[in-house]
Amino acid sequence: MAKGVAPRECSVADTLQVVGERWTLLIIRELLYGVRRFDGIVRNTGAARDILTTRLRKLEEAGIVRREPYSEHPPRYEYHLTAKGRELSDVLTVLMKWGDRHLNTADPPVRWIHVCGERLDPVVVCAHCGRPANEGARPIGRGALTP
Amino acid sequence: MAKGVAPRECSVADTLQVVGERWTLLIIRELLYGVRRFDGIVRNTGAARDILTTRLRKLEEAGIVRREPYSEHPPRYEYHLTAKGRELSDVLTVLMKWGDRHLNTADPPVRWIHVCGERLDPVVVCAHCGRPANEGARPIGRGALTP
DNA sequence: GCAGTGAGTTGTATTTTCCAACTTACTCGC
DNA sequence: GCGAGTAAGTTGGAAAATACAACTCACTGC
Repeated sequence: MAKGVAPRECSVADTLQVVGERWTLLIIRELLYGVRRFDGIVRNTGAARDILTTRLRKLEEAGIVRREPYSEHPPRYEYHLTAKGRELSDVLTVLMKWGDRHLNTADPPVRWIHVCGERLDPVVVCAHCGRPANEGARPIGRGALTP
Repeated sequence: MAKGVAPRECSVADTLQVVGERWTLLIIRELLYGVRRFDGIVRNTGAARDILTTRLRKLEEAGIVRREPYSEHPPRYEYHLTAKGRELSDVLTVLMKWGDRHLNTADPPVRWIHVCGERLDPVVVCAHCGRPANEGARPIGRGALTP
């Protein structure tokens, strides 16, 4: 990174700096599922307890997770997502779709039933025209250069 | 992982197994931007050259990247995304949106102009009803249990 | 009391990652 | 034709992150 040019400026890279470490997105998955306690997250993710501790502290620092005491004396906390954290649900949704399509073709481990009653088929579209987001979009701005 | 219960079965976890390592999604970002060569990817991501080599080999093995020779003798290759790899663009799009909203509020490094002419505002919706995907969806299936 | 639960903490072994330097095989300018 | 530059790696050693199991502390329930 030192000599010559800097890497591309990019919100993807910045986001991954916050949630891109191993286990982090799985922790957020558990919180979205409603699992609130340490041992539950350990069980469902398979992460080591020490790693989980450091990840949860970092997520709290980043404003993605909030810690709420449910017992003093043995000081114990429940973990909740903040609004900022809940907005990561779209990331998880899209990752799940890709995995369902390309890795678990036969039978997906989880299906989601949408509020409309149908099985959820998530698509990323442009809020203005409703067409797929990846349909002929072009990047502009200082991070868009490709030398 | 050994004693007691297994972690949650989940396509998110499976996807991250393939593209969740550090640098991997940034490599895919570069390929989506049209950068095809090793040194370009090194420059734009900031990844170490040895790491990049192993990541590209793994991605090739996973069927996400295809390697095409453009010179023999010094054997040199260009890297392309397969259809499977291009489908990860939605993942990047959604990660970018979160970063734009929560980390680069002032001025996003890249804006995308959609084919409709407007600035792209990507939203994840249900393909059936068009409403936001995260609106009251409920999980079912063997990976949906929350003990 | 005594087993069990819950949330960590600690110590050590193993894996990854980082970084800089080196290599090979050209191509280009003069 | 000769040195500089480009391109895509490979190598070796240091530094950091991860994994794993065992241990602690403060209860709770029987």
